[in-house]
Amino acid sequence: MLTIGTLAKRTGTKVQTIRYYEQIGLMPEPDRTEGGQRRYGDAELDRLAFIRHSRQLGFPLDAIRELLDLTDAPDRPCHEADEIARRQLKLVEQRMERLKALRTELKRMVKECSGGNAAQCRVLEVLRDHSECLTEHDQIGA
Amino acid sequence: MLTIGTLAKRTGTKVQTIRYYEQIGLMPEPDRTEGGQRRYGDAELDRLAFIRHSRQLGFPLDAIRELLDLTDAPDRPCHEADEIARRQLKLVEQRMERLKALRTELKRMVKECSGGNAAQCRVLEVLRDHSECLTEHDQIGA
DNA sequence: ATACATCCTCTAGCAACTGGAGGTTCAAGA
DNA sequence: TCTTGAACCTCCAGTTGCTAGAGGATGTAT
Repeated sequence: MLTIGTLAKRTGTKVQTIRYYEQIGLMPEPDRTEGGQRRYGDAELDRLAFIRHSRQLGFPLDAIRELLDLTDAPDRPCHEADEIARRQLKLVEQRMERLKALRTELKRMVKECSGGNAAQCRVLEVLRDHSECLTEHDQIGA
Repeated sequence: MLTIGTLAKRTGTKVQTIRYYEQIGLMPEPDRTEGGQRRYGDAELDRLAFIRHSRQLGFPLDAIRELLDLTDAPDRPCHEADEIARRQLKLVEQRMERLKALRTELKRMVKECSGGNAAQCRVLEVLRDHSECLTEHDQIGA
């Protein structure tokens, strides 16, 4: 049986995060010692590893919840998982597009800065005036 | 003089967001009508446009605060603004690298899915077992 | 004079954690 | 067996950058 600290180390998670996952129902309530401390088995280790890996791939917790439901029901058709992964892929691709535009703009700003003082700073000027931008970058969220 | 709603429309900001910026000291406290409604002038319009444009380029509010300080003090040397922009550029480039790795992994997952049921789903399998991943993707934050 | 869009303040919520206070439990060494 | 001290417990608040809603006041046009 693993303590929460050991589980944390093994999965590269913070202890508080594990408790948080329990609180929101993503991790089950584990066994406890007489004194009330959590003790975990291998099933929980696997589950947490799955969650963390999915998080590393950028899946939101809601999506991970759905994926976990699927692993718990091996008979259900796979296309749901496929769907979720495709959705995530699309999101990643959108974000990349957006970041590409930002990078272009930022590079240009930095390159044009000739090191005077704030009054004639190109960086500040570009920020002041959107029309100086060559690319579109209209969303704000990440 | 502009109402908050007009200011919002002109800058593509929500009304609440403007009030929020005021609350955190990013926007100044504007004049008020006798009845207590906010009225804005052109300086505030410019300032908000600056903020919004910076947000579109991904600058966090803290960085924007520094940039605004610089525009308010035109004598200060420009390299601070340059620094901030370079920092932001670096961040964007890091994120792009990370997303590239994620995209690779997700593409592979989706491609290998042959459409059976959950038990033999490649998507779920890859998520279960990190060692199936070819690329590094070890940070979690966006 | 009245309608009604817009404004006001205040509070709470989102995602996904993270940190700390203040107190208990567990395991190892003397 | 006792004692130390690391690791555990619960609960609450904070992070970032907004967004939504309740419940009520104001401003403007007819």
